Amino acid sequence: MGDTCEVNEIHTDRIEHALKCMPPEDELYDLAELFKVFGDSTRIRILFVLFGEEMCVCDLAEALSMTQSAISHQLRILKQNKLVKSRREGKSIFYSLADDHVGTIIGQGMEHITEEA
Amino acid sequence: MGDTCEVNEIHTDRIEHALKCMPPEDELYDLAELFKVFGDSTRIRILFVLFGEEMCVCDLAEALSMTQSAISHQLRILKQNKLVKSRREGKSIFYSLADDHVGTIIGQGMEHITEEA
DNA sequence: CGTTCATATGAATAGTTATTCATATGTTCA
DNA sequence: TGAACATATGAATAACTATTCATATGAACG
Repeated sequence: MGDTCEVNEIHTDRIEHALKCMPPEDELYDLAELFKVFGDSTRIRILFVLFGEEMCVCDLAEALSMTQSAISHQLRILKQNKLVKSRREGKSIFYSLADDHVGTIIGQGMEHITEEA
Repeated sequence: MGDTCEVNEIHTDRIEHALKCMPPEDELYDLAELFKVFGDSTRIRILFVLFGEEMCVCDLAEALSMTQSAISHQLRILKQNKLVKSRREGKSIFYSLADDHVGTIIGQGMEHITEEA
């Protein structure tokens, strides 16, 4: 069919097996969406700061030398994906990491990039 | 100083502490780049297929119902980031996962998205 | 209450990226 | 060597996204 290679039985079996073990389409999509959130250096930096302690928006902005608006937009994305949670205290809103997966995922990523031989 | 909040000593300490514990700028950038690679459903699907067994480009294309060219472009990105490796056998080139981090990272991601209460 | 301050948000823009199409590379086999 | 095949790649386009600017929301406190 067109320009796909005309191969033998073995390959067909492989394809079928692979597809059988594959999660449903919407899970794969959600998974990619999740990693997309980690795939931005501003958000990574926010997560690293929050890794140490909770912090309010304007402090995050100052720590990362960025606009309050930019930080706020990114925090919204992080929150939608349940990577951070927020808590109000007076006029400020403090953000912190939502659970342990954040640390684990970032940790594995760090391992990967630092062990390049 | 513009519209940053004029806060007290405590916050300044937090900012300094956070910045002290932060990896250098280029590592953060590389880390975001790595996650960006996972942040595309086509590449995620490729990785899932390869999780089971090595496979050549045209089989991947057929398995995922995509163009050989599209798959090839994505494989290049995966290879540049050392997530897959390739092996030539005759006219075909077989791709497989490069190391265990791929599985661990994807596994943690799956845990995160499936445990949403 | 109304002002002030911290945060959120909508629209616009600039930069990035996945896919397609056409074509190049490089291997095999007659 | 040359034809056939698998894969790679360059340019172009369309879709997406991070930041900025302006402004809205909403709590605190006089």
